[in-house]
Amino acid sequence: MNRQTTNGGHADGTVGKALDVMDLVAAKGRPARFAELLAESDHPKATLYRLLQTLTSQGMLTYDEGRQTYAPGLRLVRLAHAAWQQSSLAPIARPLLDALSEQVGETIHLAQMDQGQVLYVDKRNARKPIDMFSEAGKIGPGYCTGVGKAMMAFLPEDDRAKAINMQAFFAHTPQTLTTAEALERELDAIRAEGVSFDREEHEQGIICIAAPILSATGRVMGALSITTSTQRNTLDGLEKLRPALTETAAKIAEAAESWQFPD
Amino acid sequence: MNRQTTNGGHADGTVGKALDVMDLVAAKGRPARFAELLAESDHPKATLYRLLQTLTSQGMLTYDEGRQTYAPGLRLVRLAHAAWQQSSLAPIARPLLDALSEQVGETIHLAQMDQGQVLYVDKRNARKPIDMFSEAGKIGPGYCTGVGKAMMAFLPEDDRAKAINMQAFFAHTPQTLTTAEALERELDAIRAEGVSFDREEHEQGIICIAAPILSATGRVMGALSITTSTQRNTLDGLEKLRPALTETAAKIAEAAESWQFPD
DNA sequence: CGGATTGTTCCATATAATGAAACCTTATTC
DNA sequence: GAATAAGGTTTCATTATATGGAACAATCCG
Repeated sequence: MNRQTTNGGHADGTVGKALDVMDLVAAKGRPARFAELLAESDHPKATLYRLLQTLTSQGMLTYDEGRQTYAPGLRLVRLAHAAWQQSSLAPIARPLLDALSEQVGETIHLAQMDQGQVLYVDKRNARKPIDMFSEAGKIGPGYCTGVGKAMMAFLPEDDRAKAINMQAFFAHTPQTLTTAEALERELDAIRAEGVSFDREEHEQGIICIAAPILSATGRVMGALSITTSTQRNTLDGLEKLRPALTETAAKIAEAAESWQFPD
Repeated sequence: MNRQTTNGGHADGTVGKALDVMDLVAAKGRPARFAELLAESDHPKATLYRLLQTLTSQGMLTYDEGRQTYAPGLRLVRLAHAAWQQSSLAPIARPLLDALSEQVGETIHLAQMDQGQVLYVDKRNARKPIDMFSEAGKIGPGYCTGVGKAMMAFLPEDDRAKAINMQAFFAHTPQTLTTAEALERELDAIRAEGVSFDREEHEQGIICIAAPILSATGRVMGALSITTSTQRNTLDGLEKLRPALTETAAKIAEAAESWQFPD
């Protein structure tokens, strides 16, 4: 049996455990001490200790002798550069995002799906352009973001069911869809409509329109969104940007397929 | 025995081997087939196969069923975001880079040292961008870049010796320093001078001025450079930007120390 | 100075990785 | 279209590696 979904809870082998530890350290968001990590992992002391040593010796973590803390290492940044270039739409979409940004003057997100979550791989700010890893690499929920819903809507039935199952359905705002049923209905509508809207479902005052990026055969490659605030614009206003959005999404799909991204 | 330098040739444990495979895939720069990877790794078929399976199942690699190729996975991008935020100077230096960029209008690089190589962690483009390699996450040689020399010059003696040992001394241009002796002399001069210059040593027509970013106790945290082309400017012209450069470098050091980065 | 708390090392045992070879499966050739 | 080759996957006895309970240091704390 071939396991192709990324692993959610339990790890296979030593490598899996080591990567879990990586996640643990990364999730802390700040340098973490041994004891802290020990408390959150279910590994015995000695095991975690040696895992940390190995990762540190490999440059995946950095150990701060002074404060006795572990943090993600720079080797990751190197590796991620390759990942970003090769398995994300970002480098291909770059000039197209620039053009769209120029045209609409609002914040733009390019996202892909990773384990039921939204992974942002590129972004343009309303005002000035930003740089790679500052925003790229961030993750977000699938069920209450424009890009998340746009991608889920066009997933094959079983993948969609799996993705829906992974959602937390936490009510970020009063508008958040908080049940699988509500989400499913919404996804049906999105599939009929071709684009999705975020109606302040994730953050109060933030709205967006998003479109999936689909391969010629209909496979979901990613999603593209234009985001704004209720102070600057309205849902109707966003609707007007729809042609620019879907056109760019189509262009990205085309560009991606001509270079790689098969089926 | 504790191996603390990141791995150059041989790995410790299974995790090390797995990470070697990651490097291998990342280094290819494009989706790679099993056989290709097999040829370059010294693992037996079955071993490499299972290593790849594990990494894929962990989301560190993505496997393209259609083309039967492996590429770095998106989980890396997620992890790298954490690494970039926590163990790089970039997020701290961000506003300062913006200001410097505004002021000098040339390309700016922020780099750190990783295994004797230069790792670029942030960048600002010149107002009129010139075509040249570099993005965050990219790596470069230490011995023939402004930032590389600036950092090496201020390393403690033994670390410096180690770093010099790791250099390839490939002659990218006629100006490249191609011996350890020449480099050492250059580093002495840089230490006396406080800043380094790249005199078209890495790429014909590209010059830069760079300054180290030093902690209060003199530890090398990174380096900052202003890059231009011989068409746009001269070494003398760059010399004039020196105050702005060193001042920004100092500010970054200060900002970094007040938040973390110990000794 | 006792008594915690936190971090590191040992070592017999359990577990997981190994790799040679067999076995599929898909291209290629005649 | 059968034969052959190349690429990819699985098996299984063997071996190397990771494991974790417990002992040991080191550091902190009142």
